[in-house]
Amino acid sequence: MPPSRPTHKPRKMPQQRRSRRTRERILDAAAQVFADCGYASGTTDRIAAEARLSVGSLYQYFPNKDAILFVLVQRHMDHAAQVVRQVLAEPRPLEEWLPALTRAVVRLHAENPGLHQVLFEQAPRPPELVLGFHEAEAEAAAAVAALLRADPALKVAEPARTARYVVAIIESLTHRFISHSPELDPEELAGEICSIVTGYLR
Amino acid sequence: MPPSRPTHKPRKMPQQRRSRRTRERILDAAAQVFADCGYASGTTDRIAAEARLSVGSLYQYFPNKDAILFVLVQRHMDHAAQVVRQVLAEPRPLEEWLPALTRAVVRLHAENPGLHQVLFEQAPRPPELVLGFHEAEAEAAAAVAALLRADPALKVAEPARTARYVVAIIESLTHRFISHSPELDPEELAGEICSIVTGYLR
DNA sequence: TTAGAATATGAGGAAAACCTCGCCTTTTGT
DNA sequence: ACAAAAGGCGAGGTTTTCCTCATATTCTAA
Repeated sequence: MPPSRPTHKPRKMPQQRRSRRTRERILDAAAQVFADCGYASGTTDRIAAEARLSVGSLYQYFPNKDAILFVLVQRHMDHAAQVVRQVLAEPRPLEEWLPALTRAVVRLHAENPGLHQVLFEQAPRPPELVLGFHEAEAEAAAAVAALLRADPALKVAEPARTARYVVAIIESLTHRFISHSPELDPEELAGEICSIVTGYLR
Repeated sequence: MPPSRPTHKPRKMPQQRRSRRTRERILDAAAQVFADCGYASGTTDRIAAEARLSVGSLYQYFPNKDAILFVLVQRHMDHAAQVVRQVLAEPRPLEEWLPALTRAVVRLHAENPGLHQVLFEQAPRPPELVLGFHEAEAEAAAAVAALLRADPALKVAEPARTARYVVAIIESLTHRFISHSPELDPEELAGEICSIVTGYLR
């Protein structure tokens, strides 16, 4: 009587090698399609076509369209967090870590501007992701604050607060120029951001 | 024989006072609905309901959904351009025009953060609007460049380039904090942006 | 080799959004 | 007061997108 809820397959993790690749193909295709068409027009049919798959297969691995995007965002954030963590790991003077950090962030975004715009502007932002984003940012800010405190050449009154702004400057200027002025040379952008932050810290 | 193309009414400008108000009601309702639901979920039906109108009436004044948003964006840009123009009109020392400019921009955005996010992130951006946006920005940058040149206390090597970054800093930091950290006090934000720019210009 | 599990297929159902069109109501000008 | 123009209405046609499910193919392991 209660046929319970088949609703939809629980979308197991793939078990054979074939399907692990299929999952990757879907994610790659989605990244491509979202970058080209934006989120709203990046339909699941289009993604499946780009991945040379049928829609049905796509839904074996993702319960819905948002889930695909969710994984893409998570991936990017994990990657970025890892890169930033590495750059800020050990104590170094400002002249070293600031350019390194800025260049890393700019490069991270310059790789695929179209996708980034979709990922962080057009996409629906479930609270879970917003949380993750804030955490990642807080972690970066904490690392920067530590570097500010460790550098005897700097006399920053409120390292925690200042660090938050440093992170915000790098992140938001990068985002803005990559999105709105893709013709700009990434290296020049990174250089200019460095002077801005340096000026701010003196 | 040729019923030609009624396609749809040419959407004349309203002629009676009643309909001028109707048009306004639609725009106000759209602003509200877009701010609440985002662009994709801000359906024309919802907008009409919010405006206490039927969808049919809505389509008397706007040929489609995008057109409504287009007008909202134009309005905001016109308003912003006017405010900025006024702030930067006559030559003043940095300590005067920079806080004035920053506060004006921050306030402009703090008024209705939700709507702004939709207007400038989620919405489709027809090239026409992007053009307008770049022009407005170029105008602001030119005005700032003039002020940088006029101030004898400043020795900016490349006023034109620097001015573009000044505008970018103000715009993008404002955007970022208003969108991602609505709890932040707008005045504090304005103050911090001023120190950043000031540091950059020394 | 072969049974059964895993994976892939794609036509089409369901839901949602856009927009139209014929008709009714209000306003205007004479 | 009345005809004509302007404005308003809203059920429903059309299109688009998401997602399912019955069936087919491929793989694994005994």
